[in-house]
Amino acid sequence: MSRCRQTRACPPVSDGVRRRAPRGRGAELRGEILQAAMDLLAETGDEAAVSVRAVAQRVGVSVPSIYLHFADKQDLMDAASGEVFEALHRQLRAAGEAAPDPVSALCAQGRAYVHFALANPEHYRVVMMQLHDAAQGSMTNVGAGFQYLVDSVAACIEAGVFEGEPFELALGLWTAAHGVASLMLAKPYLPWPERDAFIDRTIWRAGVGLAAAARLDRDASVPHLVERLDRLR
Amino acid sequence: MSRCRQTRACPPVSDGVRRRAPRGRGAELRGEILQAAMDLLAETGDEAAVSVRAVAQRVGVSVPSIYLHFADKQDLMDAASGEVFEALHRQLRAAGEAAPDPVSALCAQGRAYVHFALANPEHYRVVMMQLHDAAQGSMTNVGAGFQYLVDSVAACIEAGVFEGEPFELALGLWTAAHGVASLMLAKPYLPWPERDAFIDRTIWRAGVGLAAAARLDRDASVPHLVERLDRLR
DNA sequence: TGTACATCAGTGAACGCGCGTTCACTGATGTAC
DNA sequence: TGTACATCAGTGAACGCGCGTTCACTGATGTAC
Repeated sequence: MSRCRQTRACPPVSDGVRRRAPRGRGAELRGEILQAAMDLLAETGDEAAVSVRAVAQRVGVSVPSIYLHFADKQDLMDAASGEVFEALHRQLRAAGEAAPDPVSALCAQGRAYVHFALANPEHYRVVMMQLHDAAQGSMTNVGAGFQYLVDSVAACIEAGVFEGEPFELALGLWTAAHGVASLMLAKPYLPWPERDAFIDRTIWRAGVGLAAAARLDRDASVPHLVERLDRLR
Repeated sequence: MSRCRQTRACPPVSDGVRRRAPRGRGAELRGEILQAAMDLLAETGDEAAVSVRAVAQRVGVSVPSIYLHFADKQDLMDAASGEVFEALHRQLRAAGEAAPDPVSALCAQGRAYVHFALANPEHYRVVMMQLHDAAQGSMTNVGAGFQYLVDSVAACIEAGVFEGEPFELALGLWTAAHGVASLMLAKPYLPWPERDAFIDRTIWRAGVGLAAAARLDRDASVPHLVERLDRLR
């Protein structure tokens, strides 16, 4: 007698028949569900493909079981977002801590950010390219990783490279990294220059822009501006 | 006898009863359908709200009528995207042509781009923040407006401000403007600085970054880098 | 040691919904004879 | 001038689908007595 009497496809149970969790270990399924949602997102590259049914089928569990561990679908997606933010944060830290000086650290973070986005397009899309009104939770998520960026910017101010408010400068760098990442994701068919070099250039230019703009008179005429810029050589 | 016998809500006919188009003018409905789709997008701020049913109801026409003018829903959405690209292109031209010099023209375009995005969030989202595999049509759309940007960049090279490949530089500026626009749209609850000033600063920094990075030695040590940058004052 | 029972982990089947799309049809109008 | 007919613009009703969610249930297992 099969345990699967559904009309539609039988859930593909990865390693034999799924065992019911022992008494106090029901919460372990939560982790499996979350992982399945993340995997579906990554594999299909399409948020719409992550339905409660698809997640349940991938875990090898019935649909209502999802609701034993998540209040509703949004709750599951929010948890997935949290995972993505954490993974991104880890990558930024790893990149920043390996660098020899504050400027390199900032550039390394920028590159790591964009590479994370391109390596996990649908994960990135869900957390960064969609409107989130769940302001509270989302800001907390952003907070941890963003604070690390703000600290790195502060180190560059300390080193005399940047001038101004660390928070505002960090926001500027974030928009730059997000810009190249999200446009590459949204328009992959554009004739982009060689990927890694372009990302590297873009991050470098953003940093230089922040540093140089603070030292330049905006009201200068174009010839005057060129004269100033040429002093950099 | 009412012409509306549906169980659900009667289509709200804006100006009295909708008249059937006279003989050779059936194509006029196409424009109305397109406009309704654009309006729904703008008003609901949610692409999911733009269903074939909702569009038909807003125009005051039956659902199958949509299919007399568009092959399927995607065809309708593609046409809407085309409209958005055209509107954006017009704004960029208007901003660029009013400026007194090439640098101002570029900054004005950048600001106009971001302001367009913030003023038409859902229109912008549909054309710029979603994956488009309809590569051919989409590239043609992008082409017209982007070429104008490339020309403006070329004018700045002519003036001695930028150095390098106009296309690559324009792409860099686009990612910068897109970055600030799309991140503001995706994360409106972040403690953004005063809006217009921040946009203006971001665009200026991106341009300065492009100009300055071409003149700077990337391999310089941090103190050396600071010494160079300080020459700008 | 045995047993009644509460708890826990999970299930099967159904709910109503809105979606894109299609089919056979209606009725007005211009045109050929 | 009259009339049959082709064409055009548009409709009503239904199709099957997948979705999120809920309800009443099952059956294993630890625990109190």
